[in-house]
Amino acid sequence: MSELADRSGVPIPTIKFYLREQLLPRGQLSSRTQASYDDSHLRRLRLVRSLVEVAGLRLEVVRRVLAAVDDEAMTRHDVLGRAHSSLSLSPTAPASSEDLDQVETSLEQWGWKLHDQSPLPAALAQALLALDSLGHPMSDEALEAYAKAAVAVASVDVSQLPVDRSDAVETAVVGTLLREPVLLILRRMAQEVRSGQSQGQ
Amino acid sequence: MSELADRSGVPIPTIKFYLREQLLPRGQLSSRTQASYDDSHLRRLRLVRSLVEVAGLRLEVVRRVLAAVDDEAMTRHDVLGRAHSSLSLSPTAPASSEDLDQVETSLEQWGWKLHDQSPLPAALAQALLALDSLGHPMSDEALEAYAKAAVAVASVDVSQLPVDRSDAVETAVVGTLLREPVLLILRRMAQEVRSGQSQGQ
DNA sequence: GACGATTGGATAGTGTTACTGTCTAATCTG
DNA sequence: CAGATTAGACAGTAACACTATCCAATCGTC
Repeated sequence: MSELADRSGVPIPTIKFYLREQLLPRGQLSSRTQASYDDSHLRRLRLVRSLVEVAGLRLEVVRRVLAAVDDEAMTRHDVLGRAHSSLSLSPTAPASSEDLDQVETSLEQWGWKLHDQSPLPAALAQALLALDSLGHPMSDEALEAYAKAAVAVASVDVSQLPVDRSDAVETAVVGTLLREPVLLILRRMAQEVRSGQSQGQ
Repeated sequence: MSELADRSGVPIPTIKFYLREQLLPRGQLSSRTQASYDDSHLRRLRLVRSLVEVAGLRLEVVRRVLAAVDDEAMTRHDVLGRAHSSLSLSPTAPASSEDLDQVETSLEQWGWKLHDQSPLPAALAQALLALDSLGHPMSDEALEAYAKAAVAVASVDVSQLPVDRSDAVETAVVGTLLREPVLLILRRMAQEVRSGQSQGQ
């Protein structure tokens, strides 16, 4: 255990806490006061820390995402969908059906077909509603430009998935969540660059 | 005050709390127990709620962002930079200079020139480092694809800024922060769509 | 002009999240 | 066999974002 702590840089009490919270599987008990942890534990521990620190997920969300990753019965595609479902902690405020309709119209227009129970359309409706209510609505053109950019990055993400199921699943989850900050930071950088170009008070 | 609470849907104790925390300017005192709040207060209150609920910012970060918005001495471009600086709460772990160098090489390649004290390169280095250390590094090609997509959305963002300074400042901040969820959700949607297309276990 | 409700302001308390510390008995190490 | 380490249970803490209570000073109304 102290080896696991040393190699991961995570303090022992925290590791114990993660074991309690089922974020980390227990090690193989070799006696009542001795368990052995292998590389898979180290790997999982690092994954948990990254999801928390880099992707900013709550532990409860991390637990659900990992459960999807660990579920051998799921295909790559299923895992992606369920990981996405796991990501909304609050039951996603029931956006008015009006906004939701508008979102669904756009999706149809773009030819995007999502899983029926996907929480994403409602989440999108909610995000757009917040913009509307602050007086900064997103035009259809702006939304479409965003959608095109989203397709571009998603193509890269999906095209690089490994063939093996469990590898693919982890890559998909890690890729989806830990590349989010990358995209956001690049966007902010690009804004600064563009804003500098169109300078003038 | 109760009118403000009614119109915004925010409970009175919370409004008082925001006043204490300097997230909301005090109203015009007409007597010792009466202050009047106008539309700017309502607007600001809604902005705070959106930044907290939609963009997921902490109150301390919201306070700093608003301070940048309110600082009349700053140009549109300055505000964007300072808002970005305000966003990192932790002092951004000092990414190894090696990773940082690599990031800066890419930026140069793309012709991106950022403000000297921008926290963004270090943040990017950190995000990439997390991916590396989990065994899922981002290739230069993938990063460039992300950068292109980022430019595309940033162009839309910047091109729509109003001319008036204070309008532009608010639009920039709101647009930067509250459109982030939109972009991320669209990306997840696009992943599901693409992943479904390349289905096959 | 009496009176219940409301206000601004200050202070204290609550619930949640993510740890961190302490304790115990068993076991391992030298 | 002495001292350190461990698994496991349980209690304590720090930060965050509210929420509740209290007070004296109005305000609105009858």
